[in-house]
Amino acid sequence: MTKPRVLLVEDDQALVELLSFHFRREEFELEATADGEEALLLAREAAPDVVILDWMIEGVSGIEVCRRLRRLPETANVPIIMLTARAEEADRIRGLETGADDYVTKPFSPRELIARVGAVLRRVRPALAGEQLAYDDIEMDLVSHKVKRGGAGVQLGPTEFRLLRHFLEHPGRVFSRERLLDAVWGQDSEIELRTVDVHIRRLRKAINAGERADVIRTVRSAGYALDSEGTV
Amino acid sequence: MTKPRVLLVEDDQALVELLSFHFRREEFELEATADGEEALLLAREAAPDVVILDWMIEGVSGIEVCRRLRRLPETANVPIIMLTARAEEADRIRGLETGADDYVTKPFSPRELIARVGAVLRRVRPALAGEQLAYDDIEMDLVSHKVKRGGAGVQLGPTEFRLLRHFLEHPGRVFSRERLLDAVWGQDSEIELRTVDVHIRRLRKAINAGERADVIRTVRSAGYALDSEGTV
DNA sequence: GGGGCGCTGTCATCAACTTGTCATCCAAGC
DNA sequence: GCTTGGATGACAAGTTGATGACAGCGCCCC
Repeated sequence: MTKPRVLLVEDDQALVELLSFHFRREEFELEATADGEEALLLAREAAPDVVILDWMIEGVSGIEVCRRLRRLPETANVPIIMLTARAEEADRIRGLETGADDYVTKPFSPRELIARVGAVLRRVRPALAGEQLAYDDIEMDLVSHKVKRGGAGVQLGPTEFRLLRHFLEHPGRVFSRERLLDAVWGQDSEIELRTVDVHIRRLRKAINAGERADVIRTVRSAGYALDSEGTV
Repeated sequence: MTKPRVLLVEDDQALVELLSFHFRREEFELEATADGEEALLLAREAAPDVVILDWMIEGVSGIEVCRRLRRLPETANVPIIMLTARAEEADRIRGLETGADDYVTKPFSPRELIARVGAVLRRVRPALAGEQLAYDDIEMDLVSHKVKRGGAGVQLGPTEFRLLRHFLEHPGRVFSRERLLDAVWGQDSEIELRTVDVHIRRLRKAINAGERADVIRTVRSAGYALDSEGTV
């Protein structure tokens, strides 16, 4: 399991160091910057799993960074946690409406912030925080590497496992073969697109074994998706 | 766009009524129960989009309900917002670690809670965040590549999908066949103008299936438009 | 070192579905 | 009624996905 990557945008150097220590201890990779513009750059390049954003930073305001992160396609889906000293409700709401996923009010303890990050990751990339993925009657345990369908064990090869895992992390979503190759095989794999078909077939065969409804939907000329309604 | 469904587990009747009023006004469907066991049942059957759970309820404790919701495959992915009177950090962390997605500390305003629910839904059902197009009773989800009319799924071929998408992106507007060819087939397609007619027909057939009103208006000697009054 | 054995990637083939075009029929406007 | 433009049904070609088979690897157990 890859370490979750966190981008911290904060100009209080003491706080950065404190958090840096705690996050590293909890097996996160943490990158930090005090500058809004740099934050935007880093967010695009480093593709963090979550951004922690101080509301009040030098240069561009936190809320502006938030808005711009949401506007860029590459970063539009990164969860954002706002750090704010203001406890007023209006601000909290404004933060959430701007597209922040959560906020934490200063003062806070590192432990609380880490729990928050964990909660956010559990939603967005469940594999990073939890050990358990589920969709419909499919369960995947990342620790024991076991998969069950309707309570019964399912035998999967490594590739099928990763493929299913990726689907479980983004249920319902359609992925093109290219995207699946990137996500499951790695960004620079030199593999035939059509090979994806074959693995989809193997995954289907394994997981739908015994008259079960197909959970993988083929979207013609678009790709595949995990979907309990299957091939309708 | 279907209304988001909220399950409220709360034993303070006055609060239930207050929230009920506000959520309904904001176009949510809200179901409420004061009982933990019943909550688990409802969560499995009604498949709500989000559960709001009071930490302190009669019978099973809120935290126990939370844990059990997470354990059941059918409900493992439902976001949970905890309501708690305790502001102490330890409790907040325990709530988040148990699997709650967020918590709100009493007292809170309905508006804040609704903003929270909105933030959570935006993460979990990206469909609600704007990856979705709608017009009249037609919904199109770009992420899952699904189209619904009046809640029921509609099966479309790739071209019909793109065609409908284009209409949904510019509802009411009339497009000549030339413009539709440019927009849907690509700028340099060498396709007969009349072919557009055929695809319009196919789209109509699929989306108006079963005695539904025609949503595509033919404008003689001009083109076609998406229009709920259809062919008037 | 030498079999099995399971996992992978690729292909050729088959099947299903899409799609562009036509000829024909129909409706609206004049 | 005639003309023009749109709707329809049929169809053949073209795409795209599903499948089964197969050879290459790497690994484990002899």
